[in-house]
Amino acid sequence: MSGIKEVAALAGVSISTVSNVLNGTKYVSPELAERVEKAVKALNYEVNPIAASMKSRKSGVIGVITEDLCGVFYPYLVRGINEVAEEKGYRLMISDINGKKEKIPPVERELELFQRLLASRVDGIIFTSSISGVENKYFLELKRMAENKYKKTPIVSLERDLTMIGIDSVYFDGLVNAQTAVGHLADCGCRKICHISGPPGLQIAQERIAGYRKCLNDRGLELDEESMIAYGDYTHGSGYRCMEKLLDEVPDLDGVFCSNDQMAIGALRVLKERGKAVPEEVKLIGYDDVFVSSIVEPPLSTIHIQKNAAGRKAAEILFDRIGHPEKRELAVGIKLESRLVVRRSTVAGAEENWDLNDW
Amino acid sequence: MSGIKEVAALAGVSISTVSNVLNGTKYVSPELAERVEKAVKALNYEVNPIAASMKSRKSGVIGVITEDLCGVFYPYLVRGINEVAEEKGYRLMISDINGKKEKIPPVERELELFQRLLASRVDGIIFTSSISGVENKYFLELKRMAENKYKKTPIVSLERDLTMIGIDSVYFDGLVNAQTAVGHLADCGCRKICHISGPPGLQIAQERIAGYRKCLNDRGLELDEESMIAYGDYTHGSGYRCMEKLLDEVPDLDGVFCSNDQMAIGALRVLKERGKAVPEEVKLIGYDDVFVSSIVEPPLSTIHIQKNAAGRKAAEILFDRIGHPEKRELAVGIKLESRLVVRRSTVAGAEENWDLNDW
DNA sequence: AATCTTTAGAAAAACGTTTTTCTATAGGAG
DNA sequence: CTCCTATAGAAAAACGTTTTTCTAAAGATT
Repeated sequence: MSGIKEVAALAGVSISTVSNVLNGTKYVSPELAERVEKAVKALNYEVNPIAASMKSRKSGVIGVITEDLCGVFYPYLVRGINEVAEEKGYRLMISDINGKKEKIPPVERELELFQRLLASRVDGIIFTSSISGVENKYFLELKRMAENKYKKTPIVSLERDLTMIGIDSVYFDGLVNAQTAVGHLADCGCRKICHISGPPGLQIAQERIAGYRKCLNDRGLELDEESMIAYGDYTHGSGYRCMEKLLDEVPDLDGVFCSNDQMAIGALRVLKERGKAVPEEVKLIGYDDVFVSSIVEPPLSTIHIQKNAAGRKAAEILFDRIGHPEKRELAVGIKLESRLVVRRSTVAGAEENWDLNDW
Repeated sequence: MSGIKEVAALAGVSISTVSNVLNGTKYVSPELAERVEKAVKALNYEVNPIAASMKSRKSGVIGVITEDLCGVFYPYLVRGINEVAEEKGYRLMISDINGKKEKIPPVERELELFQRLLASRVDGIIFTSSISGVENKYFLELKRMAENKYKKTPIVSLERDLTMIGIDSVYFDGLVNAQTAVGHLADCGCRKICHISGPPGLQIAQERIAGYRKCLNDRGLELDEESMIAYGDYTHGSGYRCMEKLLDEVPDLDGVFCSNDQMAIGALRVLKERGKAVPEEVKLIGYDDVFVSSIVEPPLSTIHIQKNAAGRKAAEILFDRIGHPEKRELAVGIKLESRLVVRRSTVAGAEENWDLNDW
């Protein structure tokens, strides 16, 4: 392994000149530059990124905190981030909140991962998690740490809008999307529409509840908050349990809007077990459009979320901040468009739209 | 941010003593050690891992190359790796072969990722991929690079047995497992059992074909290599296409063994579309036991693979190598046990065994 | 008692870069 | 023609640790 010294010696220049040529830091005359290039080729030289990080204080790594690396949603966000990172020559350090054997309170776990990433001197962090029951205070603390510990590290929130406390965010319009979903059920003739929600302490769950409420209200449909809304935790199993509860308490329900597809698939199982025909007796719609939704029976109507685009956008914002630490004025917030996907869980004859090459 | 110098000054010792206390490198008297500990606490000192890597040549990061981070199989291996890595205080740098927008030949891509990880000075690499059509020569080249470029970096192969060329490997017994699966179909009364295989150039696909052949042979069942084996690429869509082909060419088939669950689910769809009752007319069994298999209709019989354990084991072997670079004698090979999971795609009344809390 | 060995800890070197500072030389102004 | 300024490139410092080398005192050996 030859280092920059050997290159400098072979090219007959100083090591600072080699560094300047390689990084384009300073003007170097064409003749010298060419000699350097040649020496680099001849010796097969590659900079040692660790040594380079030392003085420059840039690690070339960005950190990602994700809720569940084995899930069907978050990995697609991570892939979007990864695409942009690779384009920019950055590497990713991915941390999985659910990736530890012992189960730890998610907030504690996320904080630990966040600190570990900062300690690793990543150049930026994108975090995306559905931890519930946390306050702005908590995120302000994350922001404070990122800004003061070690170095000024830009951060971007994915899926949760935190622009109001000055954190760049990429998110979706849960209020509108929920109205679209519930509106679709109503359009299909549903008159008693229940909701399987996420944890009530979670921003994305709240938005979707609000959209559900608003839509029922706008259309003059019945809503009993106590019996018609069940609270799950976005897992398949919780969707199952919520659906059982709803069927018990609201036997005449004819439509269910689920706060995500996983819970909808759990709910679907209960409906089948209890002999409720979907969509004839009960219509079901989810949220996220994960790939499983198109292969269950019947395929699930849902709201398509731009997962890849969201990851990419978050990464682009982050790199913009990394490149220009000076213009740190206002937090930017990007709200991505979503769209309704109609399948057989709401419309009996709906055409199949799964993609043979998608999975 | 205070550094080791400040700590040394406050404790009234040399910086080497601080380093020795922190890393346990040398004996330091209890009195000095305590003074150091106190100073560390007082200044809230944390080592800068980048600076530490510089001289020690250990980055505290291990690299992982995975086939598909958005899939239903590989992330579970990665999670196992991550668990052990966290226990050992290491961080993970995950590279996704399918994680780039432009589609690149997988071998080329894997090689690029491998080199990038080495260049990042990771302390070890675990690679797990189902790239087909590569020779031992290719893996020997990976091994050579890992040993000679930059520093001696241990590597572990996951899912593919490469012990014969001196690479530590954790894998499964495809031959035995395929026999188990096909044997189960035969036990259920199938007499014309077809196989949907992975790419013929891939070790894991070959093993499973061999097990399929052997089982049919042992039981005196018919086998026409031309018509009864179809080759997919482990995706859902390819399973769909293979099943179409098999039904066209072998209309009287009564059992299908698929080389993985994803293809089996694609196959299941064709069977449904063509009105073949599963399991009454055709029995179907997959391989891997991914979570989707338990929620499709009917739930899929399959071979349960210890994904988490495999990841953990691979990581343990890697850390063993990292800790003891001297004893580098023979490559170790760990073959993990698997087991049959019977569901309704082969046995009409099989009990449901999905786990409400699993997904 | 003199010499050798061990060892706790300090001092200094090293890791491989980037960045800052310094030094000539050339070009322009007075 | 002298002085000043700009600048290409060299030299040196810096980044924050770990590791190696050195030192002095204590203990063991003859």
